[in-house]
Amino acid sequence: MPSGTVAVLAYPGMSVFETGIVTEVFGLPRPELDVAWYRLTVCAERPGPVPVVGGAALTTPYGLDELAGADTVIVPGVSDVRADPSPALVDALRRAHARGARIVSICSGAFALAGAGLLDGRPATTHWRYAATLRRRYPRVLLDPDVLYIDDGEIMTSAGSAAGLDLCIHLVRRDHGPAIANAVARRLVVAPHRDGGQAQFVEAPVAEDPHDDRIAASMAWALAHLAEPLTVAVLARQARMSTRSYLRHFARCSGSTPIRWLTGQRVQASLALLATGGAPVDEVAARVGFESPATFRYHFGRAMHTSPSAYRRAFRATG
DNA sequence: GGGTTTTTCCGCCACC
DNA sequence: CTGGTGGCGGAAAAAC
Repeated sequence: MPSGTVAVLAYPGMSVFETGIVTEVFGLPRPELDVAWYRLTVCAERPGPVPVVGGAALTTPYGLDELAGADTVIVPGVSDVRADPSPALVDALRRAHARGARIVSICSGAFALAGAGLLDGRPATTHWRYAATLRRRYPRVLLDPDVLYIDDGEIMTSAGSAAGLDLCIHLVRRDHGPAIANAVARRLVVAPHRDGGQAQFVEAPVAEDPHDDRIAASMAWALAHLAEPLTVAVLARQARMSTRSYLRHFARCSGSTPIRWLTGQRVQASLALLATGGAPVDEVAARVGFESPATFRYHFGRAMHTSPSAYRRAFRATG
């Protein structure tokens, strides 16, 4: 089975979390698995001590030549998404790609790949916070900010830091099959595969405008009465306004509309019930205020890019 | 899944 | 004149 060498890049000023994901999946010995495991090296543009978040330093003897020579090259989040990758890094990434290596990015690492021109005309993703910036700086990238990761063959990109873990396990699955990937996932105590996109992790716009406490109060009241049938007219009465004024105030202080916001809150509330409770999906729908299960499934699907039952399965899965 | 009915939401405007 | 209010009509969206 192919394993080969994995090289992960270390930047000055980075957080060790993403590098930690990579070392956890590819760097730890797996004597319990009967396969030849990967050989991991941490590389830096300048070998030696690399300062990291927290005042510590990570010291490596490996430089970009090692990176360019690996079978799989992993680029974690860059520290500044407005800066261009250095010419030396661009060169190393292009050399690795030209040699046929797999190039993988986590979070804002996609900016380094894009800066090297490796993502031109390709589907790719990054952390949702950086989607607009990436689109602006590299318009030729076919960006999809709604997925956890994208496998485009020899180039793969992943969303926010933890989605890098999903992608690393996906790499193991490609190299060694689902049984081995599930074993690694079980060791790490994570789901072997998560359905759905990163939309599920984008904070809901709960904006409370202190200048309009009537709206804020009505929102709080709505959350406390989520299971009941709520209409704009009812909400407006809570806020002691006409529906017309309520819509206007609501839009100004939340940037959304009452029903859009309410539906989002109901979906949010359903997540906990699906993940930890045992109630059937139809009952969850009713408990969070959807008058029909079909409506619940429709809105859940739009918000989460997966179905309620698949979401629940992903939480229960053990591999 | 498509069609019908109901509700939401927003521009317009007269009115404090 | 500025700034908020709220009824009306109809396109758009949601519910059924």
